[in-house]
Amino acid sequence: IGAARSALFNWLYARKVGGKFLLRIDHTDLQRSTDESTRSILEGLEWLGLDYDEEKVFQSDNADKHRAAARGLVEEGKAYRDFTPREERADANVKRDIAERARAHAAEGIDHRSNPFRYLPKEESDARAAAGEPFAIRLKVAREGASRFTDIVYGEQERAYSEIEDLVLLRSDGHPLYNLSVVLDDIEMGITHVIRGQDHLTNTHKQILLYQAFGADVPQFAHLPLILAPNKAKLSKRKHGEVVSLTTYRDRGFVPAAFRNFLALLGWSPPEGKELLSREELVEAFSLEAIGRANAVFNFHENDPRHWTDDKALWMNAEYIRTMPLAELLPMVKAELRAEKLWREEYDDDEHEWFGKAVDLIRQRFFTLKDFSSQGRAYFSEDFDLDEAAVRKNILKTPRVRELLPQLADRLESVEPFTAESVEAALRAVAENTGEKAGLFINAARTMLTGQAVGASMFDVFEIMGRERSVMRLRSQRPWHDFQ
RNA sequence: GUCCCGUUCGUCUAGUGGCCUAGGACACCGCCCUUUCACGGCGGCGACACGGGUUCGACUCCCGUACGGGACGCCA
Repeated sequence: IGAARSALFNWLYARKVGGKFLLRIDHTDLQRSTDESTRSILEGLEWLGLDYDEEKVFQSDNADKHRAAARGLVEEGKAYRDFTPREERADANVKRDIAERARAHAAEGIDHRSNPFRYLPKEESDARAAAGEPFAIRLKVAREGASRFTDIVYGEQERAYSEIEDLVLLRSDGHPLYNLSVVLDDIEMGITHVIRGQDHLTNTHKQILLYQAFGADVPQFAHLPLILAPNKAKLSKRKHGEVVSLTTYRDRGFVPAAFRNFLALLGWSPPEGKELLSREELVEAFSLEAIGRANAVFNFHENDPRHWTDDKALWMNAEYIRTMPLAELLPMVKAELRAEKLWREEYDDDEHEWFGKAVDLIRQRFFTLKDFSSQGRAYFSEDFDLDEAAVRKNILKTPRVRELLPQLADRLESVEPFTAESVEAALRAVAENTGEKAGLFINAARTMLTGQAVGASMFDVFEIMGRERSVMRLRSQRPWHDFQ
């Protein structure tokens, strides 16, 4: 979702200023590049409604050009060959290893810039390369001075060259590395604005060095505050799992507009203070200047079903589900019912009007699209569960209910027309005749018809369920068979 | 270890020296509505990390401290 938020801000900015939003898949490392990850990026963008301009670019397609550019830098004397044998690093604890190495070097007084190959005479370097000795290519970073740029979000940035190690451009196996490839591709694509996570802030200086080495204009940078996990650590798929993956939200019943709206509010706030914003309103209100600088915590509790993801995201999704135009919601409910094998073609045809009314009734208290197939199951199928607690409380607790419900069913057989109003009148009449409270009938009926203790107004439920299903379910013996 | 960034209610945030007895949203609690649960309405709880300056006046400016985060790779 961090990448999704970055994409969203890029898209918003491009649309706001009438620019172009370009998509490039930055996989230079073939081993880690899989169709799976690329597909999830593409699906995620489409789901969020972020359309990109021009054809998407795969960074790995440009590897040859990147290699040539790095070699050109060696020829120009701006980079050099490093014949130090490659040191393999385990990906898992690499961050810790780097810190340890830095600590050790500091303790021993080793300058991280003291690479002997930086000073190797050109002839000797050429000879060793010609002899087939493997080498990496490193950029020659100036010894004196500092790199500077103005970040649109974080302001003036300065970093002494002495802090920057001669970065590797090309691996000894000839593979071009990220910093080199990004800069070259950005130059080629004519990128004017780079909007990305703050984790790239300090490395930006390295990239600027490369723009300068290639004699290219440096783009504008806008770094975004990071989205943190509840424990304040950087979000990671490995550590935090599915809950931080965009596709999870699609698969767990989020409405794209709702999640997009929620994401937009992470690190940015609209000038008017209005938080519920459509795609168009978001574009209209967006500006890079209104982006904050403090990291945001994305609050989730995976083990708590009611708060499995950020409360505000959940609330916003519920808000969209109950207020969005019904015509836009219907296809989403259809997809959900279809996936759960609850969809019937009649809903698109003879029963289309009924389907719309049913969805409109139950959406009022749903949080995700999943609720339509779970809590709402009884509206679309006879194969629904009776909640045990509901049955015990609303039906079994009062033995007389077993005789009362058939009486209500008998009465409903002849109610004409079968509407919420007339059913209410009939139910209250039955309650009066039997000397019981209407609430007893209402709550028992809700459990019989929907399987649950909570839900929509019972009279509306009767009308939506219709006479036949209502009567049949009121006469069901399931509570006594299943729970006694 | 070095460098960089940040710090306003539990969370997302407004606030660019007086409009702030710090506003909104979510969450939570209460009341109303409702013989269910939500929605809605009303109300409540709840924050300027700390210490120094600067100023007639600091949430806002400066310095320091603390805490948190990020980066430092022949990863992206």
